[in-house]
Amino acid sequence: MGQVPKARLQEPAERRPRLNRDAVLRAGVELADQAGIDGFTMRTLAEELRVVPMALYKHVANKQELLEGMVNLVWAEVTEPDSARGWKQAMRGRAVSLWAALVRHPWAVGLMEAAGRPGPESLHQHNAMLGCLRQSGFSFRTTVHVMSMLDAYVYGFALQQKTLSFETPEESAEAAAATLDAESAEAAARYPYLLEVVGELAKEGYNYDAEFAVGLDVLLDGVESLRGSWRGGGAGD
Amino acid sequence: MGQVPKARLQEPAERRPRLNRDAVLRAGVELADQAGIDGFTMRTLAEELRVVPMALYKHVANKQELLEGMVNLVWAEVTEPDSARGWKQAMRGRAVSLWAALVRHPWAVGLMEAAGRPGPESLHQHNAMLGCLRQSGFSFRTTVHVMSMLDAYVYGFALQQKTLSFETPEESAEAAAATLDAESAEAAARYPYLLEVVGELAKEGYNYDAEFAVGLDVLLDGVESLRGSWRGGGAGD
DNA sequence: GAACGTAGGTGTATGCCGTACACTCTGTCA
DNA sequence: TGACAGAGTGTACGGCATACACCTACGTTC
Repeated sequence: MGQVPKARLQEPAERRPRLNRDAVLRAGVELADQAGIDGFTMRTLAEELRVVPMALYKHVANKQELLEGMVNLVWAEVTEPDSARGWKQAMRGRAVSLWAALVRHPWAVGLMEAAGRPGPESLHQHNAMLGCLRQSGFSFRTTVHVMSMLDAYVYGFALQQKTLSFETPEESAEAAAATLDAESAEAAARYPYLLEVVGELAKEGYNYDAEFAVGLDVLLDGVESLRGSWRGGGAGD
Repeated sequence: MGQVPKARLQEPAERRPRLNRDAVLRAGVELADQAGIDGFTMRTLAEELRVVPMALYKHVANKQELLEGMVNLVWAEVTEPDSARGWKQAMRGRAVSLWAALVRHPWAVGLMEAAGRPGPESLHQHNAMLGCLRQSGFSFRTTVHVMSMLDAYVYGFALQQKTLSFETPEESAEAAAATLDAESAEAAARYPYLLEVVGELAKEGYNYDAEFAVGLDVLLDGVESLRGSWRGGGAGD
């Protein structure tokens, strides 16, 4: 038999492969996606991995560090800006990619920019974005403006969407209507414009993709003129 | 002596006025402002009010409902759009007011749009905003676009600011530099553009007010042309 | 001014959370 | 074969939100 332990032959299907840090992080992301951040505890994650809670601490220092590792995985899903297509398309692509990642992992909103040191993927991403803008001729100041406003919009939109998100637009409208109905007829008089929106949205539906794009394009067009004024004004980099 | 109980005369200074829901909510806001959302527990709040934890449950149903009540107080601090000054100034004023409230109460970011039913102040605010835009001639669709993009930007900017916020810009730059220094010389080669920003910001400082205004004005100018195209295009309300 | 009902406040206890510490087990290499 | 290291375990602790039963003080009513 040599070095092969008996157990391996006796119960081959039962054996759970050994954990490692990466497996823990990936399972963490999956659990948080499914159960939400509230349902995500060291205990539930351990159970998912068919392991006792304390086993996780062999691979991560504590829950905070685990979350940071998970956030890093989310950042890794974001594509960096592709300078080859010009700054506008590059910024647009990155914003959409970041937004999509945040929609896939809503629990990460508020954690990505949150406490603790930014992870390596986050640093890499931000460096790439700054580099793309600087090389496209943006002044230092304008580059900071652009990154600030673009990221703010993406985070904020994802934040709104996270809370308003239901499976279908109809469901969303229903929920809103229910809220208003709670105070019933009185509400109709008090919040007429809100009711109009709920009603219209219920009929026409609401498309997050399209809505996100409207604001994003407004910002990008605005950036274009910002850029022009800075270059034209002789205040270039 | 009449109906006055003896105790009142014996220890007049010792007596704590009876709690009520409003006092609990206000104390909650104050505690969350000072201790952050992590330091905010039913126990610490009860201690602050010199009361046993369970006493709070006579005034709020549970912690979730307590937080919703606190968020409602924050919404009440936001000034509604002042239509008299035109839609642009009205929207600008409201955005700044909302942002300021979120900076005063960082814990509220992510809670304002979060789970649970929106509170009465939130409904009132959103109704007022919609009303201002509709009465200014915006089409239904455009009104939704505008509110969506403006709020997203405000929330997102507040979210970023919350995590980057240090007492001084110098401190902020220091912290960022420390992060990069952790991996030291290697980092310099890996994140050159990031280092440039950290360095420049350390010298020139960073003004959140001004930075917020740049993005906000880009959005508002963009809205103006959005509005024009919709009205001009015959697709008005 | 005495009795009483009720709302405000208390004490105790439960179950979940993160995680410290000391252990056992298992696979690897000498 | 024996020893070592690193993976996984068991037990335990303090802090959390909060259920439930209790007590107390106050305004009301006669």
